[in-house]
Amino acid sequence: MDGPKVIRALGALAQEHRLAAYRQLVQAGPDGMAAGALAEALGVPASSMSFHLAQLANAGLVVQRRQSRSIIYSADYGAMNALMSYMTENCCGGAQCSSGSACDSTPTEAKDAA
Amino acid sequence: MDGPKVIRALGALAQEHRLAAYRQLVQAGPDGMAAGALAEALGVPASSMSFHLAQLANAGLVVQRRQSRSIIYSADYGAMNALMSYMTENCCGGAQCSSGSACDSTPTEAKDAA
DNA sequence: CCAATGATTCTATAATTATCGAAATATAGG
DNA sequence: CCTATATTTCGATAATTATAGAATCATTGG
Repeated sequence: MDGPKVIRALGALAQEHRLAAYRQLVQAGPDGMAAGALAEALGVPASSMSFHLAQLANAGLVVQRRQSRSIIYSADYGAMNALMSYMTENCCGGAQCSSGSACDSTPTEAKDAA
Repeated sequence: MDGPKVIRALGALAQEHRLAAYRQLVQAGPDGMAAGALAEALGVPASSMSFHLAQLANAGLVVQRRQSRSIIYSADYGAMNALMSYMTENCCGGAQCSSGSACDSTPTEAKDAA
């Protein structure tokens, strides 16, 4: 995952409704959720939800598929893992690392930058 | 780390100059770097750099200390780990997880939310 | 083909964020 | 005390992002 893409991903998540939407999608799992269901769950107008979902999709964090009239969104775990890898590799910069939680230093490059 | 704080941290990192500054600080380690040195390293005017550093500080990602005339910034690894923990815990939502890289599921709460 | 449903795109507007020169503030040294 | 250095704050402006109603597009069922 390269710089610009990381910035887009971080920016996509750095917004109340989008972070909430993403969390909702993670919770929903592979089945995903329809745009309308998300809008209702978050209490956001459909057009606004669409705007936010487009940003998440543009950042590659979610994928969409049409199912009849609905468009189903689901979280792309690969993209999130790539983002986490980038952060992990760049939050300790070769130096020591606080060991406990995140920052477990995956070698150098994520194998899959979606 | 709570929602609003996560959003501020993500937003702080979701910008070219700030991500670059943070990376630079991580690389610099505990010694940190002076504001002016960062500005020069990134090729950004001092006042702009100050603006960005203020955002990183507001998000708790960096700390500052005065050393004579200079103000030295350094990365706060605790905050980054808290952010990573939040993401880790919320990118797999109790469901299964792709195992390999990030997402190694630290129990439930980070002990230190700076 | 027509009406109904689900979603996006358009459009306008508001709000936030970024940029950067100039002025102000703090520290050090002579 | 005065000057130089390091940084921040101010102020004005540009650019980006968010909001939401209205219009449009796609799909389904009768």
